[in-house]
Amino acid sequence: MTERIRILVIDDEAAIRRFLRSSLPENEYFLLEAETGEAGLRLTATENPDIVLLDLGLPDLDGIEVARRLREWTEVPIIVLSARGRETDKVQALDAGADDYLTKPFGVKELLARIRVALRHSQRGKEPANPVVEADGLRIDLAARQVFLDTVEIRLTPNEYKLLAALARSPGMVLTHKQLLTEVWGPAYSEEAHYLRVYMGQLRHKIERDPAKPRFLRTEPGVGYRLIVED
Amino acid sequence: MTERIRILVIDDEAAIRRFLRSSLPENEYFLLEAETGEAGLRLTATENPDIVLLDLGLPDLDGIEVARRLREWTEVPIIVLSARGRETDKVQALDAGADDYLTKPFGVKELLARIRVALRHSQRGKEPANPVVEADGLRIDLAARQVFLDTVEIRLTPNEYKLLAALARSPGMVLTHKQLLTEVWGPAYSEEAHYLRVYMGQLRHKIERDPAKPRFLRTEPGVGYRLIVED
DNA sequence: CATTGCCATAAGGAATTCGTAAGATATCAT
DNA sequence: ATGATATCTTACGAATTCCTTATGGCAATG
Repeated sequence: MTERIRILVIDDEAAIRRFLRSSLPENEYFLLEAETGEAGLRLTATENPDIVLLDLGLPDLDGIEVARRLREWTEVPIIVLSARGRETDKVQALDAGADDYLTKPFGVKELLARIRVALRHSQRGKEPANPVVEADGLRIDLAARQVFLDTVEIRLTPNEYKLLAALARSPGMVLTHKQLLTEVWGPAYSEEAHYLRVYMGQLRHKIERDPAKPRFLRTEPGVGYRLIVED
Repeated sequence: MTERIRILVIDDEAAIRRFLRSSLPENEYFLLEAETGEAGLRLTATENPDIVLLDLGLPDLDGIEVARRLREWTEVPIIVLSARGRETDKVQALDAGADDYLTKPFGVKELLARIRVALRHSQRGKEPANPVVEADGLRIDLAARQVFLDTVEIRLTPNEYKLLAALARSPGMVLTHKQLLTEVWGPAYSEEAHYLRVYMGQLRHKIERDPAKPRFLRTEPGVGYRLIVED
């Protein structure tokens, strides 16, 4: 069977979370839970869920603010679940980046249908991305999550792979320090530029023939890094 | 101003169509109207609207059927507007391919917000045509952050690149000293015209064939600089 | 012809950014 | 618990980039 859909619910009411846990078919969906906005932001970064269900009345941050902060770096579908039914609330949430808005109480069937819509949307446009980047003996298979140099497989740690994969998704393009850090470590680490130096060094030792004269992983001083695919 | 958004409304009630026509800001949206499902299908094909607003209670076809037939060949966003508020209606419509479902009566502000969401979705996925400025052997790829002269890559420092990119974003136009300084060094440095001379010199050494007789980077005495693209 | 203002170029030290190594801490399976 | 692996942290020399200063050219002006 195919991977289960991972849904993150950000809501402080235990009753709602329990309700969702029992309503969502367990063999199709896997539920992640956060009780606060901060926890929700963190979990989105670390767990990379397929959908976020967001309550507006959170104890720490306002739900609108959570949506806005998510949209600074991710396009994960956000469905707001709120007791507030006022039109201005809906408009604010949708304009802040939410993709849908359901007023409590809502029917489970409708929620599931709207989740399917959101998944359809995030599915779309994903196909054309080429899952294999190849150049000069280096092969990065993004679908299989494997890297080869001259037919021998290179073993990469999770962070090393995420870093290389981020570069490989936009071959030839410069990715800034901030973009890479956000992609690999999450937005909270977007200033820790030295992580990049350490991990770039490790990557170069593994995939470059002469790590001191990198062929693939080029430094763009003061800006970021790029993966070179052409000659 | 940018092209108006084209919205097709498929609804047999003249009252609704009139209501929409008067509610949608006329300078942003252009409204196309169909009274029947068949007419709606035909108009979608011929007019290629940006959004379809679909009523379920049509005289000829059922709205659900219209949504299904549209989805056979187009991904245009479909927002259902219906008096039917039953959950099964919503689920059917959404699963038939609709992207959103609003129960009449609805607020105009909410409809507009949901239209914006739909437009955001259809925007996404289209890769923004990457802006390249090219002239006489010089090529500036603003997306990849790369500069070539006769196919050989020119390496630029962050400030050099920012300066050249600022000029390349308005090819042929004069940018004043103040504009360039603000762009590269920030508004606090808008009087340091001297920086420009130094960096222009460096740029010319890197991208001009004869730095003493600049072909691309022209000085406009007393005013600023411009990037020449034409012959 | 001297002066003034704007521009171009060269050069060197200051400041920032990079690469690398190595040790400390955390995580995980055995 | 133990060892293996991965991540985080720190430190420092090297490399690069930035800023500043100095010098000279050219054109317009009086």
